[in-house]
Amino acid sequence: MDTIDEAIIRCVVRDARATYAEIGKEAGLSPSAAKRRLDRLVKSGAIRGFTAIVDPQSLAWHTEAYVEIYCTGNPTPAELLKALEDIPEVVDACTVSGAADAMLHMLAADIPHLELAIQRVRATGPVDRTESVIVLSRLLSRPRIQV
Amino acid sequence: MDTIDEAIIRCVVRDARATYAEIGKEAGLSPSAAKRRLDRLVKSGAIRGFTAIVDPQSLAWHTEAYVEIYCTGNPTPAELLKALEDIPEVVDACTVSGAADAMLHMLAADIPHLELAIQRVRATGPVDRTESVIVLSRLLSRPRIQV
DNA sequence: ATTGAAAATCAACCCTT
DNA sequence: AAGGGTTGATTTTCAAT
Repeated sequence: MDTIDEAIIRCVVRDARATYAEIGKEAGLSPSAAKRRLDRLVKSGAIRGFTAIVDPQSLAWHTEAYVEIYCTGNPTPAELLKALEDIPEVVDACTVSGAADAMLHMLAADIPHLELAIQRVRATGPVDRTESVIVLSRLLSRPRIQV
Repeated sequence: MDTIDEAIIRCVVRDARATYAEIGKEAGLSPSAAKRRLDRLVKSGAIRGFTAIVDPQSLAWHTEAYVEIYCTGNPTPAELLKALEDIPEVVDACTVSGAADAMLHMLAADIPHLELAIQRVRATGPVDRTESVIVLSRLLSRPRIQV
């Protein structure tokens, strides 16, 4: 993780669909070298993936919930991730301390949609039961990826 | 915005670097038609952009917690906001249903820093007590534009 | 970093509704 | 008009060097 990697990350955070030529230009590398670096950053886990930023307004997803999930057995984080990554309503997921196994932040169009999405979560692999808290109003939200 | 657009969004949320052939396969379109649709979604603002998901561990502040706060009396959302906006460790805050008055998402450098920040939360205005859940590992995080 | 074959992009075009 | 398919020149990817 040096200044070149930082340049690559900055570029790809700004536009995940940038070509290797563009990334390389930003980092002072040839396209091939840029690809090797980026592949390495993904493989090492420094970059977890690439995603689209969807406008919640146009999807009209303004119902939020925090959902604690309790699992049967001892699922590994990898198993949990595999079960959750295909549910687009899950915008954040992490394993936590305490009684619950994981905490999810979910985003849905409305309460029926949220209920459906939570049912999908409950239906996946190791999930036993869930405990949800519905968001009534957002007080503040700070951007937290500064590159 | 129809079922085809939704399929495209689902695909590109999962992997922003997917090729048009992959996107089209998922949406039942030819690569060219997939490109036209995706370009339209970007142009219309439904998709704000594409970004890389950077591992929070590589960021300076990598200790996270979800904190439920319970208040004395009936504080208004505005009062809660006023009390919390000066604590930079609070990256998300919202009022919620259930026993708690609000749910905070907090980000700190380490456990001692987090403890200090939670103490500051507890010390502010209407806050009576807190109930914290420490994040052990992040499973996934989808960037989203907040409203 | 360069090379070159394979793949993807993208605009122009045509077809259907 | 609006939207999907097809074509082909250009650009990008990617493994070998």
